[in-house]
Amino acid sequence: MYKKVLIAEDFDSINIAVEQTLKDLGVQEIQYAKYCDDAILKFKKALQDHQPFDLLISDLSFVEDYREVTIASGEELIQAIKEIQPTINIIVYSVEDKPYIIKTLFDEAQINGYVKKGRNSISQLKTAIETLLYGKTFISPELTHALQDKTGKEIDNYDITLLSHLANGVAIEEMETLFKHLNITPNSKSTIEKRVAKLKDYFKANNNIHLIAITKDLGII
Amino acid sequence: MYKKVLIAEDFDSINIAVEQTLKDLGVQEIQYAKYCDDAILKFKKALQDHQPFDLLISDLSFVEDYREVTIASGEELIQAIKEIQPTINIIVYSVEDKPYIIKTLFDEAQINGYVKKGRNSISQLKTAIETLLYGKTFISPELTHALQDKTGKEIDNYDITLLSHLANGVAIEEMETLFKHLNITPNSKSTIEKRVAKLKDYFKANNNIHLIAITKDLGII
DNA sequence: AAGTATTTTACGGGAAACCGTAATTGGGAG
DNA sequence: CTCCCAATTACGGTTTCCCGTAAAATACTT
Repeated sequence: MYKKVLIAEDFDSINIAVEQTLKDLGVQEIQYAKYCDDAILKFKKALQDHQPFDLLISDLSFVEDYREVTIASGEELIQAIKEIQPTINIIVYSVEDKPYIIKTLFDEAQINGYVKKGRNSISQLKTAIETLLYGKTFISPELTHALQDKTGKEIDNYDITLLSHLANGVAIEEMETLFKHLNITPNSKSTIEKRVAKLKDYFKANNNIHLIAITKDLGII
Repeated sequence: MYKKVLIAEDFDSINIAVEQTLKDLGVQEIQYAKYCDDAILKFKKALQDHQPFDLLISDLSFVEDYREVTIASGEELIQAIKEIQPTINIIVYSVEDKPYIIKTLFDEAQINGYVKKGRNSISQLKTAIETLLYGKTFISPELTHALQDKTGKEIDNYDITLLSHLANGVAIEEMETLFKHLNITPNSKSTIEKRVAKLKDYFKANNNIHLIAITKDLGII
């Protein structure tokens, strides 16, 4: 069993339950952080003391409050921790169910397990931890389809910037000027229009409004 | 202290933490339901047995799964329970922070307390329960401003239907036909355009796309 | 270096959105 | 019943979006 585990999770109620779960599994040392910044500090400290963590259980979204933070999301936290401790095992424990996001986590951030918060997530979390011990990866059964998602391959950063600006009220007319100003290419009105058309086609949207509604629901923007 | 409390909450991790909290407070009988349908059944049963619940702690959103449900949201559940047991005390425990939604809960559904899930929500939940015992209402400190929200008064159901259809890709052109078909009035293209213009003005949106992005973020649609 | 393919840009016509104004309706007040 | 006010509808002009075609630029091959 893992000896030293950090829980990165803002909600106190969930922290309580996860901590209890780890205790039940026989984890000796359990720490938790309600802010990503605290989590990275604890990781650094543990490395310095030559007593590194051997598992991170992290949420993805952390609500903002009065406190200024440098790391705001679980994605950033995972990346930062991987940099200082590349061999760390990571389980993401989140409500997020957008295929695009989950697939990216496995492909880019190289996480080892994904447990979706839900009606039976605590028992899933236990299974995930045991699966990781055998060197395998885990994903909540209801999300296995997420790994087959192809959105990530088809939609690139350009598309996402474009969609974001659209959602922020930038008209197509203004987009050309804006993109030139931001040094984003291609930036001609024509290409931008074509790209939007491609996205509408891809997401089967009737018009731009519909497109933004869909991509917002999918969590792409 | 309350004697018999029901927790309506789909996430097992949060259920565990809330149950523990209630135990700490000395609540004698604690039951929980992961589906709204189960919650209403338990309430009916308790009434029949002349041992009614005296407090409901409910979430707002319940994720869908394979099971068919008749009551899908916390809002509906609260309304249904109020009908069979109007004097029940209710605390909503949710991540929701949209002023529009919270204000409606206090004004329309007559809830007694609102605790926002967060970094210190368990201690807030304890305070909320104690506050209710003195016959007062409770709201998480970071949300007190929500009760001053005026969106609810300005935006009516007509606006919300209109916005929803827009988000679903219905063009203004088609909206007139659709509204006539659905017996929604007013339904002239002109009035619909005016209403959309009013909404854009109200939400300071540059265009319809922006409007949908904003209202989606606010949780109005 | 020339040829080919792909991407980007330019342009234009038709459709829809946008926005102001004016006509019409319908529900109280007197 | 008539007047008045507000809400709804009708209409027209301007702008923006939408979408196709064609030209230009860039990348890729041989």
